[in-house]
Formats: sequence, C-alpha cells, structure tokens
Amino acid sequence: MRSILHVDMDAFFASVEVRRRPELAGLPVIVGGDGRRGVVAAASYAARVFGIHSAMSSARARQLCPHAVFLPGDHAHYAEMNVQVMDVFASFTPLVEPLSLDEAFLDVTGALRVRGDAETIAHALRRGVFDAVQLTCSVGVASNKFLAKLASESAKPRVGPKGPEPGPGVFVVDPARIQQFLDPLPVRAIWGVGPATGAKLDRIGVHSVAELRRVGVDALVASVGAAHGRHLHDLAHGLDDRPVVVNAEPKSVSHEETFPLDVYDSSRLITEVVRMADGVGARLRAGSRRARTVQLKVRFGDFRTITRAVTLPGATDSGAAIAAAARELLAAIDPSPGVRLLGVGVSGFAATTDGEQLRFDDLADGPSGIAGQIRRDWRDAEQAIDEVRRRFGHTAIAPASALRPGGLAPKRRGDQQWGPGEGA
DNA sequence: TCTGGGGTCCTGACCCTG
DNA sequence: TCTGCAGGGTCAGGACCC
Repeated sequence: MRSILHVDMDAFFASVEVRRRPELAGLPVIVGGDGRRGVVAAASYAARVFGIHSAMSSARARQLCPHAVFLPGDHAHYAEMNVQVMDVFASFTPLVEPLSLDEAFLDVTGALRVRGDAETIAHALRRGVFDAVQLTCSVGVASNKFLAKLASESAKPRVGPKGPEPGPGVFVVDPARIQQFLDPLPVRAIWGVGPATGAKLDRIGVHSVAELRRVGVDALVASVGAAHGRHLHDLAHGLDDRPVVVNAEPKSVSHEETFPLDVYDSSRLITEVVRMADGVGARLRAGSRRARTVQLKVRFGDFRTITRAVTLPGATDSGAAIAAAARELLAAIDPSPGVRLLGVGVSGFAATTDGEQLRFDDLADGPSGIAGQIRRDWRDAEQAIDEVRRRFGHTAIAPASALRPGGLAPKRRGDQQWGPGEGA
C-alpha cells in the first residue's frame, strides 16, 4: 500500500506577507487585485472571520471588511518561498508533484523504513517547513492522492464562532475507516465536483458521498458523462490509483488579461494580442518548446466567452508567428459588444529539436528563399530580445506594435495575476 | 457585488480519409 | 462511382482546479 502526503501551505500568500511585515500579524490581510475587477487570491484567517475567501471579488471583500489590509501580491517572492519549501519536500522523498505554489503531493512509501511511519514523516515535514520559512502547513496522510487531499482539509485551521482556531496540522485517514471518513462529506468536497456537476448530482438525489457510493455507476454515467461518472464512482469508494507525477510537462502556455474597462477598438485589441503573443513566445523559448496550435480567447462585456483556434503547418516558438495567427483569428471577431478579456495561448507542443520551424503563410517560399532568410533573421532578433531581457530586465525591450500608451512597459506574467488595477 | 489568471481534461460537432 | 462507416484530427465550449 502506498503512503501519500498532501501538503497545503496555510493561507500561503497572506502568510508570506505577514512574515515579511510582522506588524500585520493577527490582522485581516487580503492579497489580490484591488481594482473594480480584481479578486481575492488569499486571505489570512483573521480576514476569513469576516466571510472573505479566495476568488471573491475584491469589491465584495472590501465591503465585508473595510479595515482589512489589501496587498497587491508579489508573485516572484512567493515563487522564491516555494523553492525553499520544495527543497524541504525533496529532503524527504524525490517523488514530489507540485500542484501550485502552495500545494504538493508526496509519495513517501520509499521513506517509511528510514524515517518511520507516514504520520511521523508528516510531523517531521511540518517542522522542516517551519524551520526553513517560518510558515505553517497542513498535511493529509492516506493511501492515495484523493484521500490525502481530503485529509489535508481536515488538518487545516478553521474559522469558528470565536475566530480562527488552529487545526491538528496532520490528519491521517485510517485505511480501515475510509468509508466512515468519506460518507458524511458533501459531494462538493470531492475534487472535480464543482457547481455544475453538483447540480446534476443534486437532480438524481445525490448530496453526500454516502449517497454517491450507493448510486449505480450507470446512473452516474448517464448524469455526468462516461469518464467523469466512472471516476466519481471510484472516488466514492475511496479508490484512486493516480500516481504522484514528478516533473509533469505543461501541455499549454497562455496569457490572458481582463481590461479595466471594456475595449471596443480593434486596433487596441491587435496591440494587446501582439504583446501577449510576444510574452507567450518568450516563455516557449525559455522552456525550449515549440507549439503548433494557437488559441485566441475573447470574453465580452456580458461575460459570453468564445475561443478560436488554428493549427499551424509547423511548430513555432516565435512571438511574431503566434501574433500573426492570433491576429487572423481576431480579425473574424466583432468587438462591438465590448471586449472584457483577451487571451492568447498555444498548445500541441513539440521539442525544439523536432520537425521544421513554422513558415509564415505570407512568407512561405521554403528555407532557402528570401522568406527563409527573413525567418532566420526574425528568429535571431527574438533570441537577441531574450538576451536583452535577461541582462536588463523584462521592460527593457518590446515589440514596437505592443508598446503601451505612455511607456515602454509590456506587462508580463504575474503583473496582473489577480485582475486589473484602476487604470484604463 | 458581479464574476482573475493559468492551467487540465472531457465532450460533442464536424471534416477528412481510407 | 457512390454510399456507409470507422477512426483520427481539429475546433469550440464547458467544467474544474488552485
């Protein structure tokens, strides 16, 4: 039997900010976007007392707790802290699967003989994390990922009627008592059951995991689809054989932004597409990846969201090529209802050593012709841009068509993690 | 009070090919 | 040559996660 740990940092972003500024300890601290369209990324437990939770709109959070300390967040710093935390995890087992900056699965089956049982390891790991970064985490211990994830929820601090209450820190699901652990939980507690699936299950009279377990797999498949239905049926019985995956390769790269105000102007949208495509291309080159499919995402003012995609004849890591494809997709979309969000993404990765570099449709005369030379020159230019940014910072250089009014500062990933600011 | 950003996975429609 | 079918690829959208 495997021993899986799910480790979840407690209110990670907010806790990191309190660690940097100890005068904030005990205060309601909210990390997230502060604009009209921003959301809460993390809230300290003192803030959660007021009903504030992640993904809530910042405007609502401010209404619930006007005296809360709002912070914009510092993605780069959180990533640095994450590296230190991951180093602690790696000292226990090489089988670490990061889920996000503040969560990971660890398979410690191989460490049991040396370090003691899984619960002992979990406590040692909590101490190790605290010694390294002075932050607390909650650890769930079980025989598979699904149960370990639920267990870490039971280990977390919670908010009671008298305020924040510390949790046990470590929660172990006894293999002999899996059904007793699962049955009382609402189906919404299951990883993968959101509002839509929850409503479908509601319609067939399934509200708890116990009810989910009793309903037949056929009824589940009829209600929520084949793959999802069978998966939920397994989970309700505590069955989950997904392995802990180390170094999972990403399958797509994208960049999207919500505008402070809806945009009606096509030329402004083109500018934004070029800027986002430039960023996506830079991230592809940084990861030595090339992609074949370019996707454009548009969300209108009424929240109607459409996606348009095109698959290129060859894989590319060029921001200019991605921009060209995305601009063609954009040209077929009417912006007159007002565009709230715009996004550019790529998928269908090939290693940089595979196949032929993308030919621009408008430059398609083969590698030996003029277009081939232009293509090589452009590639050289983008690599030079990467080098300039490495040496002088990300804002040092940008595509001319992507320059923002008032300055040479293309946004980059993390600049707008939690919604736009107040500016237009 | 309206609803971020960056991902993954699944489903269904449609088209092409053998 | 036409039709039906199966399978694969592509595209669009939905749902979910942190």
